[in-house]
Amino acid sequence: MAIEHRYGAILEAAQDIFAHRGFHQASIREIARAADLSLAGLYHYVGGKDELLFLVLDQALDDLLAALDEALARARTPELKLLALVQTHLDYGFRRAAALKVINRDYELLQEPRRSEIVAKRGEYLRRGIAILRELDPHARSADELLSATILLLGMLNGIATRPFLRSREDAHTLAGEVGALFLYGFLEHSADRSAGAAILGGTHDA
Amino acid sequence: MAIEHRYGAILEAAQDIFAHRGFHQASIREIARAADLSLAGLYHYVGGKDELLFLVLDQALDDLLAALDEALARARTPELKLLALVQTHLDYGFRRAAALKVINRDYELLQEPRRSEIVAKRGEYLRRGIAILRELDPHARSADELLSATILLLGMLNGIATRPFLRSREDAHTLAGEVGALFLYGFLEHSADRSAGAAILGGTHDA
DNA sequence: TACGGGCAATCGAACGCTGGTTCGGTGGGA
DNA sequence: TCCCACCGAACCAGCGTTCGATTGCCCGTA
Repeated sequence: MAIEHRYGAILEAAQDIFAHRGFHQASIREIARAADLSLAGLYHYVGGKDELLFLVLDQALDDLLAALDEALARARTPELKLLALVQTHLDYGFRRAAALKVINRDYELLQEPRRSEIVAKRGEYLRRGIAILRELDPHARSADELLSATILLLGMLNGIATRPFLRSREDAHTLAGEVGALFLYGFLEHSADRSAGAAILGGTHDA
Repeated sequence: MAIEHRYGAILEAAQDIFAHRGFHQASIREIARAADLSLAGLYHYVGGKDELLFLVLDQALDDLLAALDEALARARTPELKLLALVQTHLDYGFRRAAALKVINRDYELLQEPRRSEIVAKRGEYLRRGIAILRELDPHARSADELLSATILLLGMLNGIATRPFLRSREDAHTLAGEVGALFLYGFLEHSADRSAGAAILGGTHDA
């Protein structure tokens, strides 16, 4: 119990300081101080800085995936699944802004083989998104197109979730509805009549 | 001429190394080596690491803004302006992936007052996006809503531009059409009948 | 119950290294 | 002669990491 409390405090401190300072500017000394431990005391619990980053990322991604799966289990239509993804992501971005920041910015800095492990976990999340869009897609799109659409969606979500834009959970909830609707319309319409896009945006090639 | 050549080489080297390693892991020694200069020689041209990052960011943002303004000047309808933004951004992301990475990830690490100056320049870019969406908006939306829609759009663009997804300029060009259409439909439809979003996504609150 | 050995938790202090930065030069063109 | 571009070498601070202790609690044994 006590040691798990310590462990949790360490991970929490590391997450915050990684998020605020960035991985390389964050110092182990500062993390130890924030976790109420001496420098050497911290090393009793974790093997090093790289492992610390891994632990933070691993737990953060597990939490995100768990939240998504829970929300997905309650959603019965493809549309509701999309909304569940959007809501979960935005809610997570509000509740755990620091974790999301580390997930999106610092995961690249891990050393192998830990890096691959985290990349795989991120891939799992992406795959959830692709599956939702595939279900939703009125005209069967290619895997490549579904992938890029998913990346678009996640880019949108990270864009707002990263900024200090979500002032309350209610904010996140309403915004999720708007984001979901915007993407949904674009995705469905674009699919239903792809040439219409070219029509509106006709004079593409400069005169 | 010779000194400007040196200066350009330094900025180019710094940009690449910042992009690949991240600001804090990039060493001045490595940048000097890449620019064919000794460590002390580099300091003859720039005042320090922070200033180097500032110079890279400042030039990269100037280039991006200039490219956008040029494309905007050729676009006559609001729809074409949107497409111009999308195309410019994606094209820039392909041509200057390193610069875009630094812009999106490392600008926060600048010290004041340089940070504020770069933030202002980024704000200028954002403002261009807001202006385009306002022109495009069939029903007048609030400033807040236009801002968040713009952030959504830019998030999408950075999402794809950051990944190794753009394999050629043609790729970027076609993808721009699809992204533009997707966003445009979502934005217009969502605006035209906002309650329809709630209709499709009706059973939001868990049963 | 008293004792003692061992182990987990924790620490102060140091080590080696790398980073950004500075200093005192040197050579060559005007 | 002077100045500008440029360099080698050093300085110092901060980093991640390790080492050798010290403490206090648990547990088997007498």
